[in-house]
Amino acid sequence: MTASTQQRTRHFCDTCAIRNRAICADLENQEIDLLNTIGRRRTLAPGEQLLWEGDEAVLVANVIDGVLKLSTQTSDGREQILGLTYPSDFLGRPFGETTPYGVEALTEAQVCVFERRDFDRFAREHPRLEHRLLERTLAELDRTRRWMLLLGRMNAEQKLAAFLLEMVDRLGVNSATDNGAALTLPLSRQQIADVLGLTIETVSRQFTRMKNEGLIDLPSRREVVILDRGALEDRAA
Amino acid sequence: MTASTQQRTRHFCDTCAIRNRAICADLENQEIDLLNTIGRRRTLAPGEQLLWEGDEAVLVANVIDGVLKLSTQTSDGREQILGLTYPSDFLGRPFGETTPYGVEALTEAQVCVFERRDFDRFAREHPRLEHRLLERTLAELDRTRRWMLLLGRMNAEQKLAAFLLEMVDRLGVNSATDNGAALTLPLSRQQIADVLGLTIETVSRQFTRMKNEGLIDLPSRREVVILDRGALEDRAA
DNA sequence: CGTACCTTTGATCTTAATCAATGCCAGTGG
DNA sequence: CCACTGGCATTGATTAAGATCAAAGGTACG
Repeated sequence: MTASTQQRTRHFCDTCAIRNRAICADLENQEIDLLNTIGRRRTLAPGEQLLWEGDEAVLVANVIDGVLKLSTQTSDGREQILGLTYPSDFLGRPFGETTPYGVEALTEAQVCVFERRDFDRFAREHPRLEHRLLERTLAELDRTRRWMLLLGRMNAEQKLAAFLLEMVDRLGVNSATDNGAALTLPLSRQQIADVLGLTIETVSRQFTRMKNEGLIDLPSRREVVILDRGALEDRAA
Repeated sequence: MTASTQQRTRHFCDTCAIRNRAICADLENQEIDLLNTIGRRRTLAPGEQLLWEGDEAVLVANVIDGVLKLSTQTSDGREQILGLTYPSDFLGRPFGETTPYGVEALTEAQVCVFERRDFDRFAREHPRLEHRLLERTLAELDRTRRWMLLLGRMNAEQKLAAFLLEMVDRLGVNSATDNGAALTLPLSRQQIADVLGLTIETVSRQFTRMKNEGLIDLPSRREVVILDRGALEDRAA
């Protein structure tokens, strides 16, 4: 909304926090200018939905700031979160007819959105961009497959430990990879359960157990302090 | 091995069964000739391994014939199958340092292999190929995410029903999408368990139950006849 | 034939789901 | 300022699904 006035500003991307990490990183200034003309910024409030599962795939986007979830539902309405996206990640289904999952902002988020058709055309004309997108998609596929191991073969404790470690890494918490790192979870207990394929009660019990065992501290519902990363890594097996 | 003599045959790809479906489909004859010089065919026996998890990523391949499994292991040695590949699928990790999963032939299989570095270079110089690879990778990511829902939220019956339906579709069984379709499973009970995140006993019990309920018939260990596809679809929910 | 492996079947146990309260805040309005 | 409300989260009791342990059947192959 605030972005609409800037839509054609020449140096729109110059101030972009993810300019050098997103799929647009390798583009020449001239190409960036062109990309500017088809993209626009959009701010999302927590809980706001960007894409709906099964809809025609009209939009794709780069995540500039915030965390969003990709999710799908079972026929009886339970949810499975398929992935989380963080700044510099790419979102949506280029070269596809329908959106394969819903996308919802978990925190306040800023995205750089494109009409899918515009983006598809631009990508086909700019192999450097398409290459970056390919690299990203391959990496995402690897990550997703590793997550399958978690869902298929790990117990509740291993799942939660792995989740917390992934959170620490992805949210880039300070505390120099060491103990004492404090993170603010962008997810509710229910959403964590939906990521891990568990119920909310099981997640809650595991949190309490880890706290009692001194692995973590829970100053508030949304905050976690990592007290013993090594032990957590052992639990994640 | 038998292929080595043909390595530089000009029309190597012309007789390729997947020439029009694999990532090489859009290439010009001239480009195909070039691709020929860096690729070679290889035949794999059932159980033979092509890539090892964690190894340096040296090879990528197109599947020409047969079924292969991609798998990873937990620290305590249990296996999780991450996916199955069928003719025209692409295999391996281009643009990556290490192979993220093991690859093993389930049936006798024929693949068209490339040194990863050769392939990477060729791909970067041929955007059409890279585009096909991107489309394939995006589709594979969608499929993998759908599988996550299965692993995270479905019970044993739903998992096996979905597995059988996927098998019918992917193996392209005759019987015109209808009942009576007979398929030969390329997987043992244990391997099916490893795909679905179950134990062999649970898989066996579900097979027996479906047979008793008249959904399927089991003429032999590796054969399944779909007697009531509709009911199976209901179970897969 | 006999052996070895895979599969099936049965009995029991464990884990996480389900069912059911209760507790804890944050925000609202009296 | 405090009591009320409603939405999460925690905790407890019970149940159910699938894992595990154990044994016996089949089938394939030498």
